[in-house]
Amino acid sequence: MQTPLARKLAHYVALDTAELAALEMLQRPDRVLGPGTELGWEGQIGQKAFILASGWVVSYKTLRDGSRQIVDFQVPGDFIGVRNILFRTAEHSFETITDVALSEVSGADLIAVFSTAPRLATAILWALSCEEAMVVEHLVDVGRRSALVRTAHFLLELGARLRLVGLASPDGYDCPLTQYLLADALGLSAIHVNRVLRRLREMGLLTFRDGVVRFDDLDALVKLAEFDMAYLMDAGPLLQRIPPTAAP
Amino acid sequence: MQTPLARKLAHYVALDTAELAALEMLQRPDRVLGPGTELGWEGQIGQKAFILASGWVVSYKTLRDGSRQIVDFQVPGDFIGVRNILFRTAEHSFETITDVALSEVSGADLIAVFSTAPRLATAILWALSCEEAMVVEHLVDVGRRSALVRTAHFLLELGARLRLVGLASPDGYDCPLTQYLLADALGLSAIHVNRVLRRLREMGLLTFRDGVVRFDDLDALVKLAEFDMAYLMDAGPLLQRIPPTAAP
DNA sequence: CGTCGGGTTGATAACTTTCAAATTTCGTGG
DNA sequence: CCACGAAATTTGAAAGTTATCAACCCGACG
Repeated sequence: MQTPLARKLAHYVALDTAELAALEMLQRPDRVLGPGTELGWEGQIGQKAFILASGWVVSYKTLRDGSRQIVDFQVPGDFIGVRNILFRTAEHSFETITDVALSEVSGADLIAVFSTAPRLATAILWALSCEEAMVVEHLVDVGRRSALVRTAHFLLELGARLRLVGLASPDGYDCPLTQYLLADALGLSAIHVNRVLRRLREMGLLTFRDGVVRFDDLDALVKLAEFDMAYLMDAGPLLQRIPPTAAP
Repeated sequence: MQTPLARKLAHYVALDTAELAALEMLQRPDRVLGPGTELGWEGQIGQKAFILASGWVVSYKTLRDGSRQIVDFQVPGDFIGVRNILFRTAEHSFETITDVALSEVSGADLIAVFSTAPRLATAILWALSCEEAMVVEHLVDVGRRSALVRTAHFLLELGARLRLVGLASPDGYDCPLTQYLLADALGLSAIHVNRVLRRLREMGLLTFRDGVVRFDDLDALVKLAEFDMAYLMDAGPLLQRIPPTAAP
């Protein structure tokens, strides 16, 4: 039985037994949390990093007026707060959405992986890099796409991420997000999200109900959203370009 | 005479002579380009990275319908495309806005710095990390702030970045951006940007004219934009937390 | 001159939010 | 099993924000 992270990395590089073992070591879930738990907050120093084994987490920034912008959702196989253990940047806050299981990862753990399994380390960096590329795509979503296209694009992207870890099919996926969460991610009001979802449903494109996203017409949806998952699915050629010596 | 990058890094850590020399080596401007030059484009592999010595560069993504979202502006002292030499992520495009001078940096150069001047390397990583944190702040801007606050916040942020490299004062700075560029960065129409700028001017907060941003009432502006430059100015305590051995 | 890129303004249309309220869902305790 | 309350969803109407369209102005430049 593969873990989500192993499954994701397998898309980028074929790991050998030793690497798989090292990976296994990193992600023994050692913590289980209920929904609505804070994992850290802006400005905190020396936080821990985590690998999410199951469940969903949201990372966001809160504004003074109480509104918030969701930067990203983390799904199984994603890292949480890796940046925080390396640098003190004003990071966002993290909060669990569902029940989650995660494993804590220290800086020492990461460094150990870098020295013992450089190929694995590179694959991890690549996955991290993808997660950051998604923030850019998210910015494009919010800045330049209509509410309808934006919502479609976002839900497609989530689907693509979940497929990487085996939690979605071309037909759809389980999605524990409320319309409020979706609204804060998309920069819309929850009420408008509701209308947009209704429109997508009436257009026969997708149905989001009872915690399930179902793609009713995937092709039309991809076309509407001009969705291109290349930046997620590309086989990372990095391993040919960064020899192991680059990460001693 | 300090280079912009040296000036910026000096905010984070006091570099010794050897480190300064290594830094100097990295940024011999070896290329001068006129405005409107493309530096790379989405999906390209194995691109070069650059350090910007003078002038402004824009990084953006283009949508099918021709509209675009500007992800960030690069100002002197910033890196361009570092991610690209390490990973093949679907990156954005880069284009010069003004005349620019830049130095090409290869992966080998970077790796060399990491082995010979780890403290410098860490400072560089920290600066890079800040640049990425700014994308997140940008997302918050576009997603959850009104056009007025968003514009004010963005121009303040640019000012803060420029002050780090000695190109701005508390009074204002030279800014070669057109209202169209600003619009594509802020997710607004150029026409609306014009109106917003007029309003900011009429409110006595800031004047953006003839390529100059002047802060007419910095305190009020900071308050309006709920601007917090902590994530830019914080003395990075990272050097105490990441011993040189972490970057061999 | 005449054109072109940038800036400015007004009028109108479109999109999105806000406010208010009804409806449904769901966990919990009676 | 049902009742209850909190949370989530849904809908309508009105208000507000921003985009679009259509001009016009201005300075740089050939």
